[in-house]
Amino acid sequence: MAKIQTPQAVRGTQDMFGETEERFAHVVATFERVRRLYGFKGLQLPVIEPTAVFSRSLGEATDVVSKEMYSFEDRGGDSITLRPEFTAGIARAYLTNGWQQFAPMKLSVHGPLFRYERPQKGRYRQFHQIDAEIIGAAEPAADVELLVMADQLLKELAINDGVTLQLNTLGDTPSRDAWRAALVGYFNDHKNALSEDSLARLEKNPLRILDSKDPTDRPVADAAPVIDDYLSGEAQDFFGAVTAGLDAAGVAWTRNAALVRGLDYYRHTAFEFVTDRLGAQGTVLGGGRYDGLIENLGGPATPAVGWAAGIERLAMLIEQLPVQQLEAMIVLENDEGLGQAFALLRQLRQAGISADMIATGSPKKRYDKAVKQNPAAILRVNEHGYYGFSGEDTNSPLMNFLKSLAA
RNA sequence: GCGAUCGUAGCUCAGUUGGUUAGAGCGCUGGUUUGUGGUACCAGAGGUCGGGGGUUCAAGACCCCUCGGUCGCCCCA
Repeated sequence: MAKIQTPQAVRGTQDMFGETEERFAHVVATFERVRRLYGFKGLQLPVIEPTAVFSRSLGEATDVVSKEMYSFEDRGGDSITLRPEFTAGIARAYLTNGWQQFAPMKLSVHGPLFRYERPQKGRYRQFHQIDAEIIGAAEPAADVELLVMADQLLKELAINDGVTLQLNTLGDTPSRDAWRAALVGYFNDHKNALSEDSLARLEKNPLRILDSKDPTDRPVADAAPVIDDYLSGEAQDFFGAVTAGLDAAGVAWTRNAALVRGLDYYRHTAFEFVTDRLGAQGTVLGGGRYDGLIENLGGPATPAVGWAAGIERLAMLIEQLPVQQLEAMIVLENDEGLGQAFALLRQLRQAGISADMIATGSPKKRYDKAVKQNPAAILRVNEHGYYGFSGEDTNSPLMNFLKSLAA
């Protein structure tokens, strides 16, 4: 007889329960509330997309596309991919549904994403993000609004302490291309001073050398050509308008000329809210402008900006969770009263009062169990029905309910 | 993909240079005490020591493989 091996969770996935789940839910609830304050519409999108949605938009050479996607052939022979990020799918939905008619659109989504990576602190194979995008708005005001919203969200989650907004511009396409060419030339001239990782980056994603953590790269990277010298007048004005908007809105930021984005579609504004409280994962929330993306997917030239934040990472940073206390716990002292306890329980819940009941186990230990759940009040029920409570006599809905019972 | 480290009851862990029927606390179940919002005491259930292979008279301890967790690198939110 073969022994049954109990199944394990898939590597890098989590079963969230208890405080972990409460933290997660709190992040999502706060995001949903804040995004409504800013007039962002909700979106529900498929978790699976045609593989081309991501390979065309993120860049074939990026790690995400080349080695981290969960891609498979479905029974019809189509190549399907579990979404590794939101932006490309949102752009696809925008095009397939003809949402140009609604532009500019302020959209928000949250949900699971999948990346085949080595799990570590704040990084999972199935992870979750909240995401906000403005599609069809070319003005710097859109960038500013997104950043102001992100700033408020972090403040409402009370995790803004120790989190700073780093801002950069990658310029428009001509600026970016010129800068990139200059960087490649410069790094090629200094190949012998670069780390092995950075030599590989030079081939695949030279901009990434700029934010290399390897100390051997720092002198070369710090002396590299800066984007400012390659910015067109337009790009400069754009960035100036964004920073002026942030200052006017009272959002603190710092310039980080070495800040780049990992995905190919970014232009102009790039930003990250970073912290040192997450181990190796510094970025709490990141995004930027991606004016070229929708065109890459075969649509009309459409400007867009957006950001995303890892829910797990935000959840880890929350220090104080709002307490969720059960309002009423019924202790059934005598099983003869079970029917009356059920009736009371139902009345409480219909009155909008959270309630539960302890009616099993040794009768003498039921109070112990009730106390351990830490309810606001314990209601005593015996064979004669409800006859009293213990807890603070406040002006709560529960107390008013109990008084109406007595009356 | 690379590196480090860990994997013993539901949970947190102890298990001495490999040596008799693998332990504790908490939790759980029951009992006694107490008496009605967190008491104390007693008892019980619960483990093929992540999985597989090997060395040995003897492996939870040593070796190999494998699967996971954690933390870095890389990448990214």
